[in-house]
Amino acid sequence: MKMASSKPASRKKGEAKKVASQKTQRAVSSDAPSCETSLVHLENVRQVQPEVIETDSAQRMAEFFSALSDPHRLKLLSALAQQELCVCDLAAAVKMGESAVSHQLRVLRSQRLVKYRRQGRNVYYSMADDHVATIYRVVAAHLEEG
Amino acid sequence: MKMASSKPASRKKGEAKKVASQKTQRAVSSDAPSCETSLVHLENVRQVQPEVIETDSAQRMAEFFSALSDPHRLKLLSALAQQELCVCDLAAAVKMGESAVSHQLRVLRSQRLVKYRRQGRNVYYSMADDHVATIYRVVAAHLEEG
DNA sequence: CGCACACCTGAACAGTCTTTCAGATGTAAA
DNA sequence: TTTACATCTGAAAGACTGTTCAGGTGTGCG
Repeated sequence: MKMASSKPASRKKGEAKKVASQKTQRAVSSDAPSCETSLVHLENVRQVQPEVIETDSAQRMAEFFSALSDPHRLKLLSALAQQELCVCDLAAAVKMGESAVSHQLRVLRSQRLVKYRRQGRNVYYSMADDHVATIYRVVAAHLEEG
Repeated sequence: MKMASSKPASRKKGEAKKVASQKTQRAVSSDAPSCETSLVHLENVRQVQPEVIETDSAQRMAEFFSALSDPHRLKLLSALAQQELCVCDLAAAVKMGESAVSHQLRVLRSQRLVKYRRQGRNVYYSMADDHVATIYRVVAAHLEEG
């Protein structure tokens, strides 16, 4: 085989994973060959394209799932599902460094998965709402039926 | 100054994001200082620790969410939620290269989010089950109430 | 058979994520 | 105020992700 070494490509990303920007959600108006030569099923493409979720929505949703896509963060959440805990208790419970926990909690906070309150020198975190619990159940069910 | 100075840690990753391996889920038996000096709330830690999800489960679930953590894959899924489509139609519908689509479909397949069948030269993909739809709804609801 | 086409796969690059280290901020107690 | 402590934040290193390019596999047609 050979190497690729050609185009720059230069993708762009943001909070989690940004898509191109414009033009990604343009309708298939004039152009729209399925594959360069055979225009496989143009009708299908035309039908489905307007139903494809908006780039913005896709982006926001991807960021949300991204927050759940790390085992450590899931452990943190499962701990918080039980009870309110401060950072250093959390660190001990999931066996991570406190700094790492702090960074990860920021990610969870950014998606409003956890809330927190300060009491004295400690900051107590807890689960923000029960959407997470619901999602957890559905996903667990999905993974069960291997 | 000073800081946490826990341990080397040496993380390991795989399919999506692997956690250490063993030792991450060990109970807080003999050791277990919350923070080196003050053992903040040892009781809480002891209480919560057994409820923290297993490393394996966390890992599998993280991989699942990982598959949903990309805007392009979410777009592909939203297209497939409408109807069965072949790879090159999908590529046209979401405006991606066919190779990229193929790579992404593999990710979705690995989490059994889509299924496929071959017909002649084409391969038709469709949504595997409706857990995805459920999850989508819950997440959408969560994002709505910003 | 041999070509064309749809799709898949591997390697490489560039961008992103997660951890750690070091230091900064905020709060409480001496 | 000064000191100690809990937590946060920024930078850097290393691993991972997603795209593209080039080529490989499988299927149908001439």
